[in-house]
Order: sequence, then structure tokens, then C-alpha cells
Amino acid sequence: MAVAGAGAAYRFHPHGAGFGRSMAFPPPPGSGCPYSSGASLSSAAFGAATGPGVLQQELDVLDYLSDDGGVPGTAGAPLPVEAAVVPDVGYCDHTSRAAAVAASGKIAFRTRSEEEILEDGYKWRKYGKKSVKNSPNPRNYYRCSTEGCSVKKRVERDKDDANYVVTMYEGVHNHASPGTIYYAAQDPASGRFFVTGTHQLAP
DNA sequence: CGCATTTGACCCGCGC
DNA sequence: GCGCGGGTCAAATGCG
Repeated sequence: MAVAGAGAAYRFHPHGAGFGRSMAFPPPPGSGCPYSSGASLSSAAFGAATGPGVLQQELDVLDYLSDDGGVPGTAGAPLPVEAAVVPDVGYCDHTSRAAAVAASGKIAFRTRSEEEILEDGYKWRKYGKKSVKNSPNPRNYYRCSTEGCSVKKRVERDKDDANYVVTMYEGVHNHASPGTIYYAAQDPASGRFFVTGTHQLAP
């Protein structure tokens, strides 16, 4: 299950505007990643999702993005998501790790992983843990350990699929980024997003 | 010895 | 106005 059938791949960058030039990244080293070769990107679910009126049913991810009035089913507010779409994504280590960070605001990802500690290149300090009402799984609260950086993230296991980890990011890092790029793909069938891999830029 | 994680308590906001 | 749920803080403990 999972990533199979991903029809599109997106490359996110943790810093939004600050990483504008990241578009110029050379194509990742060729790999056998099935998602890269067929990356048909089309108008990308993210593009659609960013538009008014198209929410929730596109991706479950949006359930967590709703913040600036973008409440699923009720809103039409643009999502604070800045996603870069790259047709030539070819990198895929398929480690199913962390998710991406929105250029501003919030973003959440479901990642198929057995581990809850998703290495996304940033240093996180855990500051809380809480059990959520409609889920048997606890939710963990992390904060970027970098001083002055108030980015927060919440990690919890999907209540429906224990195989998935839901990671929610909130805020923007205001410090040097590790330069990790995340490759996400959407399964056209379920409309769900998956992180298909990560790519570390130059150290 | 220093730092990160853990766990429980406390506080705030929202809904009923 | 009260209760519930969620989020954050802070002290203690464990590990590196």
C-alpha cells in the first residue's frame, strides 16, 4: 500500500522564500525510485488545494492545515503552504521520514513509519506529551531547540492507521537550515500524501 | 557535568 | 458557570 501509485512528487523546502534558489538544485542522482520517473505532476494537488474552495477532500493532510480560516468544509481561504513542484524529482531514499515545513503557518504530513522520531534535519527538544481524546495514541510536542527559533511540531500516530505518523509543523525556522529537502508524493487513489524521501544538501 | 527527555501539574480557551 | 480537552511549563531523572 502506501506510496504505490504516487502520481506526483513535490519538493518542499523548510525555509520557504529563503530557499527560493533551491529551485536550481541539480536533479538528484538517478535512482530507481518509481515515483520519480512517472512524476506527472499535473496541476498538483497542492496547487489545487491552495486555491479557494478546494480543501479537505483533496488530501487528508489539509485537515491539519486548516488554520487561517481554512477549515475543511467551511472555508475557502488559501492555505499558507508554499510548495515547490519539480518534475524531475528522481531522488528517493524512501526512508519515510519527516515531513515538510510550510513557508508560513502550519502544515502536517502523514508519514508511513514505524518510528515516531522523524529525523528532519532540525534539532528538536521534546517539551510535552499528551493523550488526545479521539486517539489511543499520545501526542508528543517538540520545539526547535535552536535559540530564538519558536517552531513547534506535534507528532502523533494516526488513530486509524497505526502504521502512519502524523507530524504537524507550526512556524518557520529563523535560523540556518540543514538544507534538507523532502520529497512527497500523493497517492491519487486515496489522495494521501507520503514523504517518499529526503535529500540533504551540502552540509 | 551538561543536556535532553520524562512526566505530572497548571493554565487557557471553547463548548455545553 | 462548569467541565473538558489541549497545550505549555517546570522539576526530576537518566544518559551521553
